[in-house]
Amino acid sequence: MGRPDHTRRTLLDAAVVVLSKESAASLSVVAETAGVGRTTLHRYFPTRELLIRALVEDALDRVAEAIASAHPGEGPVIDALQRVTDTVVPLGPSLSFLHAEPEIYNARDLIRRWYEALEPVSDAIERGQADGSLRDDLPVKWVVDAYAGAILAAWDTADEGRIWLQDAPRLVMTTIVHGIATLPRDAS
Amino acid sequence: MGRPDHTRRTLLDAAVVVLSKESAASLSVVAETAGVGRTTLHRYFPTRELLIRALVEDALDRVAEAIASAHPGEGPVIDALQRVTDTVVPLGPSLSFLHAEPEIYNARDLIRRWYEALEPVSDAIERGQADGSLRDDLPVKWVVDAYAGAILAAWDTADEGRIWLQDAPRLVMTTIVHGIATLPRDAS
DNA sequence: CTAGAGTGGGGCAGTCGTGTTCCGTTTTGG
DNA sequence: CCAAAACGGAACACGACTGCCCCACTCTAG
Repeated sequence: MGRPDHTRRTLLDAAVVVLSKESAASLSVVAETAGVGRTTLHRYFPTRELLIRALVEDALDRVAEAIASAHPGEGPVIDALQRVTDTVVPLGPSLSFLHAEPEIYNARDLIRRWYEALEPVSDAIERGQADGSLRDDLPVKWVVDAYAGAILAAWDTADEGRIWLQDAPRLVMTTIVHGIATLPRDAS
Repeated sequence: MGRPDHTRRTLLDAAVVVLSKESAASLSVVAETAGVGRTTLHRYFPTRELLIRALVEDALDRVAEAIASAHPGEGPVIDALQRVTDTVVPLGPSLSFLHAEPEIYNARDLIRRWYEALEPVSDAIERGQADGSLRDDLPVKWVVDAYAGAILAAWDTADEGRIWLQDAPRLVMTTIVHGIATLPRDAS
């Protein structure tokens, strides 16, 4: 088992599982869940804070990479969003801790990185508003957050068994793009 | 200052403020923020868990009452949702901890009460799908969660200063009802 | 096969939060 | 004005978690 990166990955994965459902869980539990000694955990992540940071950064990297691989800057905006949704949603409910983990809010740089990761999405939405495919009476920042919120909601809802994760991409896109009403109507 | 309910309210309010930005904050901090001795805090909430419970139940009560006061069962569904949004959103970002607080997920009854509070909204959506004002190709459970997620997103976004809370109701309704696209389009 | 990296367990000191008790002080309400 | 309620400060024991250290064990690469 002398595989450094393998052990590191195992630890991060275990940490996600444990901390997402009990953010105050002890490091002993994390190590135990990873099937690793607490000593080893400390070897990779000297302090709890460093573990959390590594965890969040890893998650952010995954999201950023997924978004990038969907090429949100190419083609019709709505198609682009569809691709982003299809690649990001399967990353799974385990990432919902990104939103819940309290330590994050105390680290400005992590919030910044979160929005940096969403930057390509923001650009796409801006492009959509410019070319007329998206309504331009909504602030871009709001649209980005609402979109991210919809994916988050999908993760949580799927996590509680109220929908199937495989249906989530369609539900998210239909809801966020067209809304829940049947016909255009004044909602002022 | 010998006003039991006043002190209790002060403590709950302080707890919301403190715990929403640092869910692991010590009770000393909560008491201090409330301008109250830690002894007094323990007099009202013997254990930390009881404080959290009281906190969540109080928040749930507020939401449930706000929803009820909007009479979601009356009139056109979309108008009803508009009223619910207008009354719930102003409750403020402080309630977003309802979603983040990890202790909640370990208490099944609190999750149940959360969905009980949303029951009237669920009924309204079901009614809307039946009378043709809402599209019926989305599961009611998903629509409820997506709607709640939009409000949550609005709270968070407003909390970070990306939008004004006063604009939130309109943004939420426009987005969730009509979507972000300009024209109906196939998003399969 | 051997050297060395990787691992695991045990233990230990230090810190922090909690829950409780006791008692003096302040405020309220009759 | 006085009794009762409420409050606050201090101190205490207890437990949990953390970070660290040492040493023996085990795989693996060369």
